[in-house]
Amino acid sequence: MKVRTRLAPSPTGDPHVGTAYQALFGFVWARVNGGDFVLRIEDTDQDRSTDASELAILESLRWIGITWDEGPDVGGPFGPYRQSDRLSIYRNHIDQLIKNGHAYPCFCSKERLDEVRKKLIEEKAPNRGYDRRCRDLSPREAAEKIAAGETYVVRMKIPLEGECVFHDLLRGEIRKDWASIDDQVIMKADGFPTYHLAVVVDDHLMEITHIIRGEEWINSVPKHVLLYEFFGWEPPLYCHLPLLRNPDKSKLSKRKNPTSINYYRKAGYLPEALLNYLGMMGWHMPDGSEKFSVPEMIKNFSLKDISLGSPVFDRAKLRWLNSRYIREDNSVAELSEKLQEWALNPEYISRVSSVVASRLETLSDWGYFTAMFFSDSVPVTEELLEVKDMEKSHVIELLQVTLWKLEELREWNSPAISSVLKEVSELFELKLKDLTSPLYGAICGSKVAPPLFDSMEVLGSDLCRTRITSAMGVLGGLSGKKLKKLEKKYRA
RNA sequence: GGCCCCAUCGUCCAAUGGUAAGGACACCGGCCUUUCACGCCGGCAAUACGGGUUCGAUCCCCGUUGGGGUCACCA
Repeated sequence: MKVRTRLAPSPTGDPHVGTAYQALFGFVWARVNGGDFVLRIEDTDQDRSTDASELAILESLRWIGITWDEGPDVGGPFGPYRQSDRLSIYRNHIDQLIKNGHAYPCFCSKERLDEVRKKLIEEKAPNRGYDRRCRDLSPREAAEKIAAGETYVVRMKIPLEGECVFHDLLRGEIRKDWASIDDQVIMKADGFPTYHLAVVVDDHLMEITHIIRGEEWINSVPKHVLLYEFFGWEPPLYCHLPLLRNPDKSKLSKRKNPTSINYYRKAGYLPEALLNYLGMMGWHMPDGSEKFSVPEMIKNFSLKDISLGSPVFDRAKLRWLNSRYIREDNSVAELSEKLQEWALNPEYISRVSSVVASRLETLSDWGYFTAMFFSDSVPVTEELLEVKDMEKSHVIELLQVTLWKLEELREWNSPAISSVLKEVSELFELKLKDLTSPLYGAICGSKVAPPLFDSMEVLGSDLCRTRITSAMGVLGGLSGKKLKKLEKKYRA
């Protein structure tokens, strides 16, 4: 059987380095076996999925050098490759499960479910999920409710006892009691399938042989193998990769580490270096060499050689590796070409110029005024972040709320940024100036700078957000507790 | 909290049932050099703990501890 692997990102945010990590290993494994690598968009969450995010993910994967044999943009024999274009397929499979008694409609309201959950947590019940109230509704009762127009979801019937045994290529046998799993929703009230149903149906229909993805999915494997069983299908091989981590060992997150592929691009990393770096997370060349290309990786790679300790994403080492690529693989001419691709091109120079033009007394002033547009970080000090009559801790909160509001922005441009900052300053009952002042420090590393909103637009969201995050770090950061409190207060 | 996964220098990655536990990043010295960087030389630094199995365990088993993940009409 032909080896087929897939990457199944959900278009709900910035392209994540963890996605690239899984893509690399999936891609390489397909190539090792002369197989195919498939890209499938998992956009079953109508509220959070956006076209912009899908586009950004495809674009950043292309930038880093991952290619796919089949996908929403290139098509292929197993399409469509976007789950929202496959709804009728899921619907048919869900109907089949209901007909065979493996799934049932559930009419419980969200409010009831919340209550049930709350009660179960209070009781310290081992299973905190759904109490299966609708599981034993007679088909006729259910049909009547549906005919009456009641909204419902569809849940799968998890066995009430026994255990699920499955295999992971890296970890061997894994067991989990069925009693610890509740009746998972497989179709939402909006008629869309949930991830669990869609992933199983698609992986089967697309003839995926190896599921290579993050460790965070291990606990949902039982639901998936049960669905395979319900359908009478052979499950694929599971390979759960270790999770990339922050320096404090928690799962890699944007709050503690830049996670957007686009950040690394804008910060001046070379795609081959980033990809190489991801390749050495959990894997190594037989001779121990640390600098290697994807083709070299393909020549030597086996899934079985992956080590399981979750690696910390170490920016210092990535930087070092990147520096080797710059000086070992590039002539001055090539380097100069890359610099032009990166930022020294007419488009970017002209955008930057538009922001500083009125400030130039000589053309040579340009270099002085624009350094912040060609840097990763800027030199930030506590003094630069000071706001008159405001405590340091309050400034951090101000920056954090600003960051959240900026993250929600769909369009990154000066007017939008401006209105966000106005909104935040009103929220805190401050003059706009009291908010822009620390932001000048955070974004520009100086009190003397071109106009903030325009500068932020030109600089781009990835760099801006990272700079705000690191400015909060300069002020000492926010404890988890305070963060939660703040989140409750200001985050919609 | 229940369940699941994991455990070698601060970090990444090696090693064998018998090693002085090796390399890389970071850090600290030194050399090179008009400076810095690169390069070179050297240094610091790890088998979490407790039981077994064994002539011998970092390696195999069990427990403890620690870390992480997961418990949604999110993926």
